[in-house]
Amino acid sequence: MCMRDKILRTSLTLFDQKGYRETSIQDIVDSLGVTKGTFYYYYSSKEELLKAICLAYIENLVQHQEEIIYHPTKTNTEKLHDIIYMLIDRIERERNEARIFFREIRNIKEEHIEEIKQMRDRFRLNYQKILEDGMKNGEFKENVHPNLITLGMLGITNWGYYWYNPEGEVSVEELAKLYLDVILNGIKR
Amino acid sequence: MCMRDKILRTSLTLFDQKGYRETSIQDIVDSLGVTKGTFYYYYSSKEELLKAICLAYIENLVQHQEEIIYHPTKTNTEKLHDIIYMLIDRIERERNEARIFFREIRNIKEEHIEEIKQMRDRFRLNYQKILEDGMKNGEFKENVHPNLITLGMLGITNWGYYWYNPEGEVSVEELAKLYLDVILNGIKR
Amino acid sequence: MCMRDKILRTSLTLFDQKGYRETSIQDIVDSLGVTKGTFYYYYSSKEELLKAICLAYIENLVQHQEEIIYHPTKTNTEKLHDIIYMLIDRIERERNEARIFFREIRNIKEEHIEEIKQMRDRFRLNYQKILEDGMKNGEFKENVHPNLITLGMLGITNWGYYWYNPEGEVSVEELAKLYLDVILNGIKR
Amino acid sequence: MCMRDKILRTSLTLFDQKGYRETSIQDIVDSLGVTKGTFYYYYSSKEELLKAICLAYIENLVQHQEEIIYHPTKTNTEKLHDIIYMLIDRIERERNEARIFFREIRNIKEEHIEEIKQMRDRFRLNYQKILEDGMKNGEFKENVHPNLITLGMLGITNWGYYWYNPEGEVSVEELAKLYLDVILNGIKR
DNA sequence: CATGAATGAGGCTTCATTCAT
DNA sequence: GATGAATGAAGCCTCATTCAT
Repeated sequence: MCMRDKILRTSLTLFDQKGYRETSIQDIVDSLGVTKGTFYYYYSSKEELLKAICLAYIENLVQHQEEIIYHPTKTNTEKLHDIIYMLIDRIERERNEARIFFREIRNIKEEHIEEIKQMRDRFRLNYQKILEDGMKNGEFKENVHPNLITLGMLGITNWGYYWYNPEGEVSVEELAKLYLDVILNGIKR
Repeated sequence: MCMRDKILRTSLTLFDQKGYRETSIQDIVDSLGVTKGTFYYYYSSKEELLKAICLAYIENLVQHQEEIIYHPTKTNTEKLHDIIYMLIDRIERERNEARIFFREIRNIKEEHIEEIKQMRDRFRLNYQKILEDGMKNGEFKENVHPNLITLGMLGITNWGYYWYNPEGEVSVEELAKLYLDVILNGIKR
Repeated sequence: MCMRDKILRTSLTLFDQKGYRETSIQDIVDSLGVTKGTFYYYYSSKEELLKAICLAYIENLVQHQEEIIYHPTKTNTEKLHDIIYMLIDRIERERNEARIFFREIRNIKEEHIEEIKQMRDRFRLNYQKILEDGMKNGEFKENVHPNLITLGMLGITNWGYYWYNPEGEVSVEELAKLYLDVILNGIKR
Repeated sequence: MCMRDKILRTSLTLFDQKGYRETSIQDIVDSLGVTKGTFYYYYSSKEELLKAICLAYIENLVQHQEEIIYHPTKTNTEKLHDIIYMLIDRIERERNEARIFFREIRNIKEEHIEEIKQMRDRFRLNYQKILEDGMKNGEFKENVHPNLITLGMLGITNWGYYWYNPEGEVSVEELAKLYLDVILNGIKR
């Protein structure tokens, strides 16, 4: 693996564990056994590194999402399941990235964040479109606020990044099923 | 209002807008037109101030929650509605506190956080108890994972702190109703 | 003397001897036996200190100049002598400031230099006005380029900051007389 | 043109515009589309480059000057004119070099500057000799301080490097004539 | 000849905190 | 109660230089 990637990988752990602000460049390079100069050879600033992390995360996420939503034959209910599954499943592999994304994105200055925001919106609107399509074709109940439902559903899975432990008792499969069931059928008897 | 409270109020805005780490003691005292010495007369450290904010937030939340759950006659469904309503309603008044609580709590050192964690857990278990009670008495479907459902439901409302704008088109009342409806009945037609 | 002034005085010597860029904040505070924090308590940046030096120099210079030019009865020839004398005389007391002014002014960013540039221009135009007045009233030969003559004359004295040693053989008085004589009468036999 | 010269040419512009200290090796090699290794193949250090610039400037200047002063038939007045003309004329072609020479020479360490200082003195003494010869043969007034007059006259032209714009209204020819006239005849009516 | 990765020292600046008054 | 001068550790970043290839 090249140094630029090594720096990014190491930062993933450090930024998630200690926080972006609380992690110094010195911490990063010490973890790698190199010197500060090396860091700045590959990244022009700490912020650029953060941006690289966030952008990689969200681009990858959207890519996976779009593979799901552009599936030719699946129903919207199935697509919804697949996305929820994907999101939970990725907690295992991308927990660091995701948490950094949610928590540290505010440290990226306005002038550098446009690209990331666009991707984030695209992800949300893709999600919302599944709901809207499902409402139109009768899979889901009609509702005047698909956007609010989308945000609520995102809340369910995003929150998982803060507490879900894939090594615990509940498997990804189970959790995804559980949440899909609640979302589809509710909790009322 | 006394100086200790003034400091806390001002910090609420600053910590939320700029972040805890990004806000200096100087920023805080400048906003109040006092000097640093004053700050340290009322708080022994910046961290103590953060702790005071987080603790006040979570204690207040639990107090409101317990007023709801100890209501003598309401059904669990009604209590659930009331809590969801309360949580969304408080976005309006306690947005700063809430976001600071979620985002900055990690800046409190292990040795000072016990009290806060206990409150947070108490809030979650109170919530969970409503679900369990409702399952027992037949209001809600039986489910082996009331804790996971609780966490999912918390995700819905907690996420709202990041996007919900109480001055926007959708009222607190509407949003609480919408989310309660989804949670109770699901989105499936 | 207050710390802010002490810092400025010390910097005068260091900036002139070693250069602005070559002098570190550490050098300055070490010379004073204080710490870097102290420096930043009094100056918001190294550049602000440089600006303070340059501004004090040029304001003081203009003030002295205007005392000369607004004299009610002196001829323009006399005023010219007085200014040349003043400029050379000040090499003794203000050599550091003057050299810093000439050499380091370029380190002040555009957005902070306006005030200084205005003063510098005022000094030059005041100087030029003596020539113009003297041309009008017959003291000096008419010439279409009083501005170029002004700049040439300024060159003579300003250059002195780089080589003139007031402790040397030639006194301020002598040098001023010599230059005034050359300027008035030329070197031609 | 060879790489060593290309590096020197590029540095001329950069050092003058941004300053020696403010120009990094990276700036230089970026301007040329080469890499740092290349730079260090041709120059052992940044300082060596600066020295090369300064030495080339002053050697060239002395050479031109000596062509003038060793002219077999011209009067000292004519030689003085020629030198002033040359100095102003060179502002057009050698402005960068000249300003770097004046401003940045201090960045050359003591142990490397001897050669340059000798040249600079030779230039000054050559200049002074014209005055002295002219005094002896009656072209110029006798004066006990030909060295001070020399330095004053150098001030006039050297200062021009900071303000004279050859593209402006006044031509090299005009300016040289003007200054020679002031120097020879003075400004007094 | 030329590359480019890596170094390491040093620079400017920030800031929580202390303390004498 | 409150001030404000001073501290000192730490942070981000720059850069001339080296060296294996």
